[in-house]
Amino acid sequence: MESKFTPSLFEGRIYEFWEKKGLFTAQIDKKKKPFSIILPPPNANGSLHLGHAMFTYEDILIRFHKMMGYETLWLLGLDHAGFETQYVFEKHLKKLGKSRFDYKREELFQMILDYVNENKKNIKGQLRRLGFALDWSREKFTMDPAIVKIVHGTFKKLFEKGLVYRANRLINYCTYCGTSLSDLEAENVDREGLLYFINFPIKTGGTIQIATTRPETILGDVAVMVNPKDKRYQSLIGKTVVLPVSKREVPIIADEYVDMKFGTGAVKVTPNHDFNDFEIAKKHNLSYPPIINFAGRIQNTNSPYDGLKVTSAREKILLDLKELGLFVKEDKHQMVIKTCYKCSRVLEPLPKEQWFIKIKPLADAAKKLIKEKKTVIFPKRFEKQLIRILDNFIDWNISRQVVWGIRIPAYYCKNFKFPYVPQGKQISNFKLNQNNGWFVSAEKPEKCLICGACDFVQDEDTFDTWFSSAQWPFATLQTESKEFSDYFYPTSVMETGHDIMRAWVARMMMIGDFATGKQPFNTVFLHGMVRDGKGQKMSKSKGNVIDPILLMDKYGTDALRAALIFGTKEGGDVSLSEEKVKGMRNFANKIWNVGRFIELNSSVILNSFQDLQKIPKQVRNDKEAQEIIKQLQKEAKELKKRYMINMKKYRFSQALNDLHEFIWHRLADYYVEQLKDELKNGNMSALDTVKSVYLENIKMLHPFMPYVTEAVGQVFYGKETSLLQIGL
RNA sequence: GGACCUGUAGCUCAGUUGGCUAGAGCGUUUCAUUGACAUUGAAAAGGUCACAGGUUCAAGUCCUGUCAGGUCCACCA
Repeated sequence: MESKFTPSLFEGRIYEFWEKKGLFTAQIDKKKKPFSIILPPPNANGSLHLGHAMFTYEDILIRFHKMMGYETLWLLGLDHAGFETQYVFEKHLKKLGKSRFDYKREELFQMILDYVNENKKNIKGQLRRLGFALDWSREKFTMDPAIVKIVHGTFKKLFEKGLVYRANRLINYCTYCGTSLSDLEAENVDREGLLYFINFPIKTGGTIQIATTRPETILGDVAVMVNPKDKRYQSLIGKTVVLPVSKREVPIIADEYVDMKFGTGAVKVTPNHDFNDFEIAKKHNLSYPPIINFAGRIQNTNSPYDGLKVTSAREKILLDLKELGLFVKEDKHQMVIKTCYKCSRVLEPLPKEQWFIKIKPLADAAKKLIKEKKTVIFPKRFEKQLIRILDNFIDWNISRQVVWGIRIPAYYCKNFKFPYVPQGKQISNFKLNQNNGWFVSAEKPEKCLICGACDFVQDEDTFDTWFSSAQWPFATLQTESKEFSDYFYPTSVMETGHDIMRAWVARMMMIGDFATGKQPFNTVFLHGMVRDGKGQKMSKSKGNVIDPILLMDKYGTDALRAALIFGTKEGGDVSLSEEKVKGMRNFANKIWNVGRFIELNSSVILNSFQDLQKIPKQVRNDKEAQEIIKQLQKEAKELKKRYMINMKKYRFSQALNDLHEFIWHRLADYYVEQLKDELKNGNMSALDTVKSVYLENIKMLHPFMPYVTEAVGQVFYGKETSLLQIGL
């Protein structure tokens, strides 16, 4: 054994050794209890970051359970990450002086697919680098035909149960990225904006002053609204206002919704470009066509404003209002703006027909899983949060106008006219009138399922990526044999960051329960975020992002893994500094050297057996030494007991801290030092005890630091043996 | 505005049903060391556990309030 542990000399070889022995490949073994984890699928477009390194928790769980005699499956897959990937790819196109509009749908799709396939190799290599015990024989991808088929099937089932509907609603639309976003993808940004005060002329004389942040939407107004209790305006209710600039006449209406204290207490109503106004207008039966299109330009106004971008239309309108003498003033105003989480541009609320999932019944079922303890949440404090999330979930817009995704298997009948009287058998299942001529079919149908004759058209849109992600636990397993799927589903643990509880965990529970009638996982274990050495959030703009690959190159995988776990609270954030990783590298070396010391002394003894005359005498085979040996055995036994409790209660950090403390400061610094003379002089009982305690320790440590423990394990157990086989 | 979390050594953090002189890693100081390891060892300094009350034989730990920081959600034109 070398005097130092050099990770690079072992890591590649050992990982290959594990793979070759098939230690990561799951089998159906009815004699064993199953233990399964589905890896949260990394985006196929990127490379590894520290968030992925946190999946070390899953590796710990897998290795621990394998060593405890479970049949384990850690299933990996990659996510096509629809909108995100297309965004990244479009940036790449831009560098080449191209845009998505230069290609046909199929071409663009193929180009992105090639790009993604290249990236997949990269990220897979990095997952191996982390030492993860993933079952490489069952790799999945969200765009695999078998997965797509299941995703389509789920959509069809939701449609047939009336849990998916098509509706014309306001959606958050990014006019730059060209797609709608769900409420979860819209980022709220605090900004100082301007609140404009404008006089609206009343037809019968006089004016009413309103306040607005978006004067350009005057072009699409349908009313001016006041609070019915507002004494200032009561006499004006029912009168007619002549909209400035557009000259259209609209009524003054009353609704409790208006806050008398804000602005002037009078507000204009623009149904198609504001979420609240949309609801109000519907309530009051007022409508007007949208005056902003999906390119973010003014339309339908028959005015010189048509074709202008929203921002320039606003400038022009303000100038015109000033000229008309209707502009009063502008005040600074702190406001919240919804922006695109990818490109950071302001989102435009626009009306669009989209597919929505009715969440309420699904959320109730998911809540039931928690209440009935079919799914247990660790750490416990996140349970409350998850229930709150489920309570407040609004209907989910799953349509995306991006090419890179799973195409929605919905078709429109060209002959459909409302109301529709179904004729023939095959259509009786569809609630045709509610769905305005749309039907859903998992496979592309031969002929129209509604009229049986027409040249139906397929929806151009693709699913929100999270719609397929929400199905990941059962969709991945269902592409395997039924026996295999039944053996490992429901999965044992879902381990992921608490930041995606809403976007992912909640949705998996809802859709998983709906599709399979069972919880997708028995336990949820949530980890925190990785912060920098000062506890600051890592971000590109701050320049404090740490690359896990560099850390592994420098200090080894074990050091990085241990640094992420050591000294943290479960579910809490972890502050990671290079010094901490270095400290754990030193720990790996300490482990190695304790082994080296034992090995050196064992061979001294073995050699001396060959010449019986030279067997070293015991220097201190007295009560004192025996006492120390006994004490060591006792302490080691207590450690193992605490370890088992901690591991079963998901207190991994505590387990690692205990092992660190024991191996370094008790075993190495104290016991080995106390027994040094005995060990060097052939006291077999001292050597046996130290050796067995040490081997027990490296087995316990193996889930955390697999490489150094396996490297040293092979010195004692032989080159063909893995600690994973020896077990705990 | 609502919910949740955090405030313990110079820094980053543990402290598991309340219980011996409050701990770790890194950093600092002193000393040691040519045979497991300098990626080392021995020792030391350093904390009114944010603040104020309360419960208790006993509070870093439980309760109330205050202050400070953070996260998520909602949101008024």
